[in-house]
Amino acid sequence: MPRANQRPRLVDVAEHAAVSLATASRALAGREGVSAEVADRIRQIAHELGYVANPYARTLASGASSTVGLIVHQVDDPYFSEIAAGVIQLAAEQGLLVQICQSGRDPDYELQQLRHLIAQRVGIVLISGSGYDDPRVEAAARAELAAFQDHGGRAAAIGRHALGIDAVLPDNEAGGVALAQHLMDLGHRRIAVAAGSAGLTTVADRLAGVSSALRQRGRSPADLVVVHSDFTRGGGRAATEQILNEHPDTTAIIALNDAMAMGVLSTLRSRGVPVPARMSVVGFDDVSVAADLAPSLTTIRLPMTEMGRTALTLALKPRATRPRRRPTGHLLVVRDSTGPAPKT
Amino acid sequence: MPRANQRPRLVDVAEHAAVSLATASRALAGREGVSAEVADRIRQIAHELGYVANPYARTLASGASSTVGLIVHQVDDPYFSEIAAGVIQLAAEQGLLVQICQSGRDPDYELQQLRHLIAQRVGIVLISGSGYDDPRVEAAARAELAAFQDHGGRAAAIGRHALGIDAVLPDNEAGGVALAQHLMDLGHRRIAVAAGSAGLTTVADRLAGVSSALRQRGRSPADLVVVHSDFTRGGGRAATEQILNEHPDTTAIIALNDAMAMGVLSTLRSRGVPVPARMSVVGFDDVSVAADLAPSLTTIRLPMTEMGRTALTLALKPRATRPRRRPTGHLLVVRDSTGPAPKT
DNA sequence: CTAGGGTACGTAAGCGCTTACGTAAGCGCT
DNA sequence: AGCGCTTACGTAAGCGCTTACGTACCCTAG
Repeated sequence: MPRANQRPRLVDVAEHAAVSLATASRALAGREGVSAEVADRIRQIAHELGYVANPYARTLASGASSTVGLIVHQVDDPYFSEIAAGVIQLAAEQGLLVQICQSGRDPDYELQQLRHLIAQRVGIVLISGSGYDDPRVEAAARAELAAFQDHGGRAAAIGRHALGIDAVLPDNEAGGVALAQHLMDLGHRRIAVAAGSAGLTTVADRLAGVSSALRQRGRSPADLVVVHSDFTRGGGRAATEQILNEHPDTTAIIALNDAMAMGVLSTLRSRGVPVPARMSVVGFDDVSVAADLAPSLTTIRLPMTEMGRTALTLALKPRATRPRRRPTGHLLVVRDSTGPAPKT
Repeated sequence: MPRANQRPRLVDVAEHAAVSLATASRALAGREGVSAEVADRIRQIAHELGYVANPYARTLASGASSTVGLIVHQVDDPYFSEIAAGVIQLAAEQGLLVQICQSGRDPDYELQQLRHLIAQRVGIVLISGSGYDDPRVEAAARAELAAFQDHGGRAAAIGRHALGIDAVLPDNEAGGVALAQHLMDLGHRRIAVAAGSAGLTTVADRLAGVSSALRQRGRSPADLVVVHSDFTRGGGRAATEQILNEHPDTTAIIALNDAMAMGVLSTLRSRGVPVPARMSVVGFDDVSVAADLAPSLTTIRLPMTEMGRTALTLALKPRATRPRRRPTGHLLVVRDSTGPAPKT
């Protein structure tokens, strides 16, 4: 008999069906050892009663949590919110719950969040955002994740490697190459890079691509102006100020993500520098607003939402002997923020 | 003795401290009935062992879940991601976990998500986004939330009323008034509204503000062109096409949120309509990209992140006899997308 | 000196599930 | 008939906590 005004429990279902607790549990879990008719009756009754298993009791008893913890740098950064959207979509389809944490781009805080998530006994950890150059932090995260997986947890990374877990990885270097080639094709010779924090592997990878493209065309990467700031609009603005002041002959700016590119565009506009007439600008990621900026942004498209889904898909599969790596496609999307280098 | 390679349990702490389970539990919960020295020793040992309570066991035993469920329309819509950022921030400070769900702006699916969250025994439900005009759906949600609160759950809404729960509410109508007045002050007489879905209370409220401002100035709201679409960039684009085609004499467009405003600006640009020279555009919300658009967007600022925090704060307080309502400030932010009405 | 009342702690009964193990019935086989 | 095997189910022991209740002790008042 369900208690007055309380959610029904498994015993209530079992009593209604006149079976034992164990049989009810088996039937609802779809495990075998229950005849088809009895199983159907139990499911039917559970449905009528509006029975939904208490996940706390279930997890405590079985030891297998069905919630996924997602770590992002900032939820209100479009790059991450699109990833989160993908994860949440697929999780909803699978009946999983997503717990989300922000690391605020701080490696130590991120580590703390990771530990917290694991201590909260989530079943799956998904970690997004760039890796850090700091070997201490990376090793600690790696160790934490290894222990977590050894206890039966599953983990996957989005856009970061070197964590010893499955990962979905965009080809940041190839993207950098594509951007630099595009600008060189347009005749640009004085190219500056508005880069995120120097300690991020994503920055290093994208930058490496740009440099290698220059080298391929017989140009010295040493000529490249690189200004480090951070992966935000504010960072893009700061970097642009510096580029404009210290390297006034620059004709193209490569922002290493779209957030920075937005800051770059905004500063150029307020400084009265026409884009792309006097300055070409490119970004990276193709967040959904990129197409609606003025001018619309030439950038590298990454399938963020799909990356989120893929990461969860990987984590849902049984662990492989060695970490899997799923590359993601990328695509140069040419829009209105790039044009031929101005004649001087 | 902690089991090899396993997380320590409360018994492990208790054994190390040579006290009973109950005492250890009391000490760590900071409840009384434990002498100061013993409590300190227990806390010390727990810390050394890296003990973190198993939330599943805790919740099962105490019946009080410490996870908060957040329902948004879309996480990758900046309005919602900024709210989510606020909620997640405060939750992290309070040691709470946030489970996030997307309703996809579908009232029925939203209701389903709400039920799911409650069935998952979250302790707090936060529901954001506009209410719906559909009384059936609203009543169902209201009933669900009432039952949830009667069982000890806490709930709060962000930007929607009529749910019988605490709410933080921007003054949508006053915002609409401010926008319309601003445009009339600039001499605009042919104003069109790019509105979200007709079934949303937010749309109705903001629209009511616009109409009432017209009335205050002795103008007939009947003259107002209102095009319904949806609260997305695509919706803004569609609405703009329609306005341009059917009402070519329009000199100002009020988009009822910033996402739509972005679509409006993008369409005007591709149609070659200069903003604000031939058309003024305003939005609503002041999402963080609004300042970086070209032209930068005149809009009503809502403190989304703070709204998220406030909602959680409300939910953390004990339930009041009647639902509380926290108004939020709003502010007309004038930027470059509005200017004097063109002389004809 | 004892009754009464705190204080500090221990004991044990759950919370609502899962699951290892036990058991009874039915089957085919020798 | 007796054996073993499978199938379908029940019994009960936890999972790791919280908390009502019990108990030993000390302090004070009468």
